[in-house]
Amino acid sequence: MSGSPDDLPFFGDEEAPRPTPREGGIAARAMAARHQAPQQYLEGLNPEQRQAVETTEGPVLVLAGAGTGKTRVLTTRIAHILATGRAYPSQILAVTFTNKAAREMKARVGVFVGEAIEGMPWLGTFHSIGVKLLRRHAELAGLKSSFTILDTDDQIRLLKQLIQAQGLDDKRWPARQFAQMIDGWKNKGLGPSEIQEGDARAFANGKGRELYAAYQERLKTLNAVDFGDLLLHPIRIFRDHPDVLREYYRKFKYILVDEYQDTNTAQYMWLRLLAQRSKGSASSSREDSAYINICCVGDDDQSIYGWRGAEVDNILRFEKDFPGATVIRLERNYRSTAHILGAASHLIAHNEGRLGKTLFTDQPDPDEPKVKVHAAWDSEEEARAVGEEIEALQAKGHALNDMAILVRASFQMREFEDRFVTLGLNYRVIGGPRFYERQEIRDALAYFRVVAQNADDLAFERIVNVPKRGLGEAAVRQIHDVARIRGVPLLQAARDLAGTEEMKPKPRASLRNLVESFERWQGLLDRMPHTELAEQILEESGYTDMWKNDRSAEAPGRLDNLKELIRSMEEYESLRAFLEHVALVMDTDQNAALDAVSLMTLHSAKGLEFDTVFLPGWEEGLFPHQRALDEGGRSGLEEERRLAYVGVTRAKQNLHIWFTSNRRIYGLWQSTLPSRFLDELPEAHVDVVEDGSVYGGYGQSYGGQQPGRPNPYGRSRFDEPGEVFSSPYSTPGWQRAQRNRSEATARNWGTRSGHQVERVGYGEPDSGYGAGRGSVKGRTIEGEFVAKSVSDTPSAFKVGDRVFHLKFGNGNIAAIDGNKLTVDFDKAGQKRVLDGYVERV
DNA sequence: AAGAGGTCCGTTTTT
DNA sequence: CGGACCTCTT
Repeated sequence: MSGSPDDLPFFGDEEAPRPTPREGGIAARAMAARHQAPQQYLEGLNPEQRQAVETTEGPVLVLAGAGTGKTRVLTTRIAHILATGRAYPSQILAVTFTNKAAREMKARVGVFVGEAIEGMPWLGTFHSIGVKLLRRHAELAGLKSSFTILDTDDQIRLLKQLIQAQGLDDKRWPARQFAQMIDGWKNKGLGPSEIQEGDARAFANGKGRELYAAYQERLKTLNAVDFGDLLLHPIRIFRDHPDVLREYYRKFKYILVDEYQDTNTAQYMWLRLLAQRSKGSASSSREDSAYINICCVGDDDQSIYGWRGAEVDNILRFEKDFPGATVIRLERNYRSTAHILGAASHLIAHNEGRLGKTLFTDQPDPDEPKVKVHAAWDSEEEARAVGEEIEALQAKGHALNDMAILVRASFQMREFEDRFVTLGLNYRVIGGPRFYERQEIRDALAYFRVVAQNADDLAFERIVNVPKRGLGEAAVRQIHDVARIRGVPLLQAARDLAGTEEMKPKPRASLRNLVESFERWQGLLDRMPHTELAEQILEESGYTDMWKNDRSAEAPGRLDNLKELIRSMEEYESLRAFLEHVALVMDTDQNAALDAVSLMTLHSAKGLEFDTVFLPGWEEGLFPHQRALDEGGRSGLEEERRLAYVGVTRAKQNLHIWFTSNRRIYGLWQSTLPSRFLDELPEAHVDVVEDGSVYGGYGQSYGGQQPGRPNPYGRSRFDEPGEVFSSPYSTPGWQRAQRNRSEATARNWGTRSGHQVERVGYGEPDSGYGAGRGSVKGRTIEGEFVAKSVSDTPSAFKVGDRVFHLKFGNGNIAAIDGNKLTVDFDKAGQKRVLDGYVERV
């Protein structure tokens, strides 16, 4: 085979087909279990699930709708393959996207097969399997198998250096942006020489390709890879070394892929290489079949990651890619009520280009509540009303753990958090900044990385002057120069430099001290428990002291995190093992013991379920998001709709959808229109709720009316009731939404922009909400329109003008700032609004 | 080497 | 508006 440096027994001892499995091995136990209780694991599966489990041969696509038992099918299928002796655990390749999914699958396969999961060495994420492959064959990619894995942060710092080294202005050409471009290319499986000419020119005056190549070159020198490389390198290796690929043909008898709709082009290529037998290169035993036994499980209706490279097309194309494939639809839903399923199906049916599934349930219960659509005045009221509903449910004995609020954008969370803090309601935020991304954790890890792998220049650079030890910019540059000239890692260069007169005495002493420390720690690496060593490193480097001496509010928390870091290292065998884990696994488990409402984005909700789900913010511009519309056009809208579908199908019993009439965006109040998705819900399954007694509704007074809750709402915005609408569908906002659907209203665009021509012209995303609606090229059109309208109306308003606002009523202009007006409304108080939303009276 | 002040920007997120 | 990031200052 490949002749990798660490020639580990590549194919396990159960590799070669043998008449009987090793005694006591997993397969043996599984087979024994099968004899005792014949195919017990198949019981309880419905016919489609069972077919998906038992159709082991040839390509299979399982279209698994939300809540149809997808994971169960996957794990049972593995169990079935093992139990029937079709393959040994090491001959099954099972890939997932997230570590969480991989963990869950391991756990559930373990139930069937016994504890010894190490028998499934090829069950993991695309990336973790990529690492495994690459460590074996590193030299074929010009790397050593000890390569380090860079995270996004390292990647950006590296790119920034390269951009500057090219003499480019790194403000004009941000490294972050270039990192995204590189990610995009790598998602498509493209190396520097393969990218499109246009793409190559799009960055840094045509230097895109050159920079990309320089970056790859630099990574090679650093013996490092980024996440994209974990897929790309194996693809290259498979392509360029048919002998290596052949080993894997022989090895993997069954391939299983989870969440196939989320695969990007590179992942597709990777799978394809492993799954498709080119003529003549296949192993003799299966030469006649064109494809290996590949089973992809996914749901085209839940493809919500197009923006980060996922190709829904992969799943849509499956039958063409794998002729003769068996396609199995799982449509029997075990999660949600008939009303929720009805709503979800009707909504998603508005998408074109889907494979088509309709979820159904066997057990409709006449008492089930319909999906509820609520209207709120603004986001504050929305949060307040949702909070009350949650408290009411809690009072009825529902656990907070069974409830979730799913938002489109994370800024929406704030209002809910504020509200829950006031109410004293437990909540947990899922997603957001993660443990391993915190500054102190990354600093500590950088120390460990240098100790474990002293050529890790990026890590060295990160902490060379943290804590401050007088090694500023000048010193670092000096080290860099030496390293470059002599072609050695920074640590080595530092060691050399510390022994010369080239540096001023003070930094020199400091540098020598640091270098000696690293040498000392390296010497201890194999001599003491790694957790102790880690502690010692943080102590002796002065890192812990740095935070102890920091009197800022967050310092104690950071020290706690460092302790937590050390604690979490205990589970690993060695420092190296721990670092490998951290590089790939960025998530940490939440405190499951606490009973709390979950708060997260719709994206992070995929795969979860809750009895009660709240979906706030169903307004045009927010959901569907304006940017998805502007940049993604029709397919952008469809992805938003799939996101809505994902949200709806998270609910088991109760689903509450909310929209507000006003939302504050970038500090400005803006009128909002109900989301078009609301119109796409079937009336038969939806109740439009008028909870006027709970919240103000449209123009209703709500000052201190709530029993047992003394003035919880602050000021009353209205002194007298205004018009009360019978349902949100008859509100002005709703009606306006209907109008807007068919016609692009020039009124909105034309009058709201005032004096902001240059901002709009420069592409300022002021077009965000309300503008450009219904137009794929909103921004451009708006820009043209604005340019005209401004010359026509040099100044539309002046301070003191009496104006009318569709939502806030009458008021007087108190101040003008460009197109932003501060208006004292008679009833609604002082608000800042865009001039396009008011008219003079 | 911290802090004031200025500028820019503003979905979604894994590995 | 508010956060992140950067620069220039003391």
